[in-house]
Amino acid sequence: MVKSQCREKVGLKKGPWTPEEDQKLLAYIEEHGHGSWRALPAKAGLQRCGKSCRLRWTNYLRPDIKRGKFNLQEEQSIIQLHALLGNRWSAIATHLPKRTDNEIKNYWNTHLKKRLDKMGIDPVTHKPKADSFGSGSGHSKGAANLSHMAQWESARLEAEARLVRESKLIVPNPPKNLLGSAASAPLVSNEGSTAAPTARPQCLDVLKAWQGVVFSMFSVGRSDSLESPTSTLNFSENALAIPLNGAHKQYSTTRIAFATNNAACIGGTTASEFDRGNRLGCIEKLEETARVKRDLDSSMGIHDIIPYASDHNAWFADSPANIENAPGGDIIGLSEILGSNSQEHNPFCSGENINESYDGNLEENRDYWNSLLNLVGASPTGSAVFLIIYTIATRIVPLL
DNA sequence: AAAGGCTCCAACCGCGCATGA
DNA sequence: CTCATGCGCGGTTGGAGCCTT
Repeated sequence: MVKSQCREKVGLKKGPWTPEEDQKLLAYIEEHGHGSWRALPAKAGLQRCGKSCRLRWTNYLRPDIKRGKFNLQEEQSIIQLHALLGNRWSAIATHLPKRTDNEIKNYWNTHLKKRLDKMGIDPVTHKPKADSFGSGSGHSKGAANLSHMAQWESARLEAEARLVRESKLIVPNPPKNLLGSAASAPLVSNEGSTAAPTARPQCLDVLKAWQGVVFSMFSVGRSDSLESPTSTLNFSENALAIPLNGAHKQYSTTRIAFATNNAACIGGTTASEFDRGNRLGCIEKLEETARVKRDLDSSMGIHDIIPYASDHNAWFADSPANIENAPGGDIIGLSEILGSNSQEHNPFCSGENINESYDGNLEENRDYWNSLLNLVGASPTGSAVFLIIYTIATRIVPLL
């Protein structure tokens, strides 16, 4: 085993950094980039090991770091991403602009984990501790498949993230609003330099993971459905055969078609395609996707299908009655499927009331899952896609 | 006011992976 | 193929500050 760098030399300083040390490190990196971390301390005149310098830079000094309290949306993102990715903090951090993996990890351990625990939800599995919510063989099977595919997608996500890091690719002026947030997580240049934030390619996002899960759930029962973590775009006819409430089938089918269209880029563009210089093509696909989405929005009213899809906070802010009464609000029996969206016990919407009111019943668990659903609403396209994924995964598939 | 407990988070440690000689 | 090296990741720790008794 390789010795820890910091243990090789005695006499190197440890512990908290002083402002003088910070200044030295900052000044050196701004002028020269970090280059080899191992060689940096000597060049910068620091009595620290390279590893310590790297940590200080990446977790504290980097200019593109946002510090301070996590907002509601960030909290929800962390929970959702943790449910999908587990303790892969670096992967989670790539989806939270300007937050470091260390900061997210700390926040999870000190706040969110405890909060979920108090809700009666296992912070590791993200399932209710008593598992009453997921009882029943059908649902368990669907959940197992979802979990299985999440693992595959997770692995793929990680590999693609690595590829992207290595490719150092930069997409100049990424098209805005295609996937919700053009100013997504920056990549810190491996070159060190001044580490100006660069745009992360939008095609490699957690949405792709959702898309992967969509595919997996639509392919439940197919022997080939779990073969490859890179499986994409093989939408089966099953996707359109899922029983939907008659009159609304057209809308829902169209919505799924949109998801498929979205997948054409999000899921269908692999990291290797990026590496083959297909980035512009990907952007074109995204633009096309955005155009199709706009068309759909204007012609059929996307928000009729997925109420408040573009305003994820409004999802919970509104009353169940309003959702029921919203035009098309009963599309695919959404309100029936999800149950009432009671806000009063929702810990994510009601601030700190979790400590006051939680008694471990199903209501809170449902709200928790609704919160997870809601989270993806941070991305207007992702919300709708995920909503359908989740609805099918948890409510429809078990009935098949 | 003081002591003890608790919370939070920056920093450290150990491990595994990638890469190059 | 093997080994040394560098780096990144996730888990853990230490201590400062806050809270409670």
